[in-house]
Amino acid sequence: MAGSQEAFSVPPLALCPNAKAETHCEQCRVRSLSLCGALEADELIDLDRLSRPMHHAARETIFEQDELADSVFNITSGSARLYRLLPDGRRQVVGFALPGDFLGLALTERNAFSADALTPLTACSFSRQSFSDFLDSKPHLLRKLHAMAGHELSLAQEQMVILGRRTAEEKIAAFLIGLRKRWARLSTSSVTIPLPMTRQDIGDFLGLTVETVSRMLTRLAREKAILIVPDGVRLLNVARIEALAES
Amino acid sequence: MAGSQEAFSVPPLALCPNAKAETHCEQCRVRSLSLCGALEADELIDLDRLSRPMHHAARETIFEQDELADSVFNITSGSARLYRLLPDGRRQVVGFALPGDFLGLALTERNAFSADALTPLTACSFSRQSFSDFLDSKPHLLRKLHAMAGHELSLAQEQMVILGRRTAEEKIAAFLIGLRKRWARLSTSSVTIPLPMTRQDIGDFLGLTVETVSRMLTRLAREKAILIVPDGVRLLNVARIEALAES
DNA sequence: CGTTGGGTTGATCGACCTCAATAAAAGTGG
DNA sequence: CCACTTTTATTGAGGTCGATCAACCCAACG
Repeated sequence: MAGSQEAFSVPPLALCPNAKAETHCEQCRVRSLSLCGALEADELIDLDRLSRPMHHAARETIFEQDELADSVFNITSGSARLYRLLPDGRRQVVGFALPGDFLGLALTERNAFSADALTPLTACSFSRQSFSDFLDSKPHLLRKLHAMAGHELSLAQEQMVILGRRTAEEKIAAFLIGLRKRWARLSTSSVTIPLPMTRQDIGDFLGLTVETVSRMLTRLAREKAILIVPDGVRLLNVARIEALAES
Repeated sequence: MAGSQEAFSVPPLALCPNAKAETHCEQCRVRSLSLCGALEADELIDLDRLSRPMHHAARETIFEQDELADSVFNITSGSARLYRLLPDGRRQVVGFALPGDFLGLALTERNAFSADALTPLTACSFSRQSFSDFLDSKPHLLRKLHAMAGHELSLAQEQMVILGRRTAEEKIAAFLIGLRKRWARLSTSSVTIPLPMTRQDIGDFLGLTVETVSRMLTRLAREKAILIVPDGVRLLNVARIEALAES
C-alpha cells in the first residue's frame, strides 16, 4: 500500500546544492498556495532565514498530542494524518494535511493533536517562538494566518455535519469530493484521487469501521460510480458522488 | 421550557440612561472574558465608538448561513445556537454561544452558519468592515482574535471526537462536562448547569435524536448521577459523569 | 378551556458494528 | 529471487445500539 503512492503527491523539491540561498523559497511549488503567498520577496528571504527544512519518512511521527509545540510546520511535499486518541485507544482523525498546509496555526503552547507522515514528507519548520516574533513584525502575515485558521474552522464545522448527520455512503462520498477539491488546488485536476491513507484512517476520520469503509467503496465501485485503483480512486460518475455528498 | 431560563444567564446590563458614554464598556461584566479583555482603557473607548448595541428576543434569528456577513458580534448576555442545515432539512448544531463569545471571528465574507437566540440576547455588534479596519491599527487585538479562533478550532476538534467515536451516553456526559466548564468561567461555579436549548438542539449537536437524548438523561437521572431540573441539570455525581465523558 | 410545543416512554426496525475467515499486498531475511 | 511473516483490504454472518414510529404527558398561553 505504501509503494507507488508518492507518484500522486507533489514530488519533493530538487535538492539544490546551495540550499537556503535566497532562491530557496522561489523554487517552492506550494508557495503561492501556502502562508508564504502573503509575503513579498524581501520578507520571504527573512522568513527563509528562520526556516529549518525537515524530512520525515512514511509512518514517522511528526509531533504528538499534548506535547509542547516548540515548532510549527509548512508542508512542502507529502501528506500527514492528524488525530486525537481517547484513553481507551479509540482514535479520531481530525484531518489530513497536504502540501501547502500549515501545522500549528493556532500557535498554542501544546499540540491539539498528533501528526504522522503518510508518505515521505518535507516541510519548512520554524521555532514557534521565533515564528511568533516574526509575525509581530508582519501584521499582514498574521492576517493571512488568521484567514487560514478561519478556513480550518469552516472545514471542521463541515466535518461535524458529516460526522453527525450523514449516512455511511454519504460520508464516503463527501470525503472523496472534499479530498478531490483539495488535490485539485495542488495539481492539474486529475480524475484520480490519491488516497495515501489506509481504510482504517478513513474510517477514523468519518466515524466508521474499516469494514464499512471497504463495503461502501466496493458498493460505489459496483455501481460504476468509482474505480478503485492502487493508492487511490478514480471518479467515474462525479455527478452521482456529488449528489450523495450534498444530499 | 422557555419560562425562567434567563434566571441562569448572566442578567443583561442595567440600562444606563447615558449609554455609549465612555463608561459603557467599563460596566460590561464579560469584558475581561471576551475579546475586549485585550484592550486598554483608551482603546476600549475607540472600539466602543464603533459598537452598535443590539438586542434579540428568544427564538429570533441573528444571522443566516451563506448570507453576507456585514456584522460581527460580541455577546454580552444570553445564549444562541449556531447551526448548519442540509438541503433535505437535516440540521447540525455546530455550537452554542454564551456571553463573552464572539460571532464572526473568522471575518469571512459570508456566514459559515446560522445563529439564533435561545434566550433574550444582548450583544455589541460591529460593522465587519470597520471592525476589520480597527484590527489593522491594533495588532495585539488581532493576536487575541487569532488565539480565540485557535480555541474554537480546538473545541471543534474535540466535538469531532465526540461525534465520531463516542456512544450516546458518553456524548451526553461530554456535553454536560463541556458546558459546565464554560458556564463556570462566567458565573461562580454552580452545581446546576443551565440548558437554555431544547432536547432537539442537544440531539442536533451530538448527532442523536431527541428520543435518545431524553432516554440518556433519564438513565443518568435514574442512576442518581444527575438531577433534571427546569431548564437545566444538576450534577449529583460529577466523578461518574466525568469518567463517562473521558473514558 | 383547547391548542401548541416541548418532553418522556415503549415497541419495533435497520444501519452499522462485531466477529471471523480469506485474500491480497508489502515488507524481510536467507 | 523466493519463502515467510506482517499488514491491509475484502467479504460474510450475526448482533446491537440508536433510529423510527407512535402514544401520551405536561406546562404555557390565547
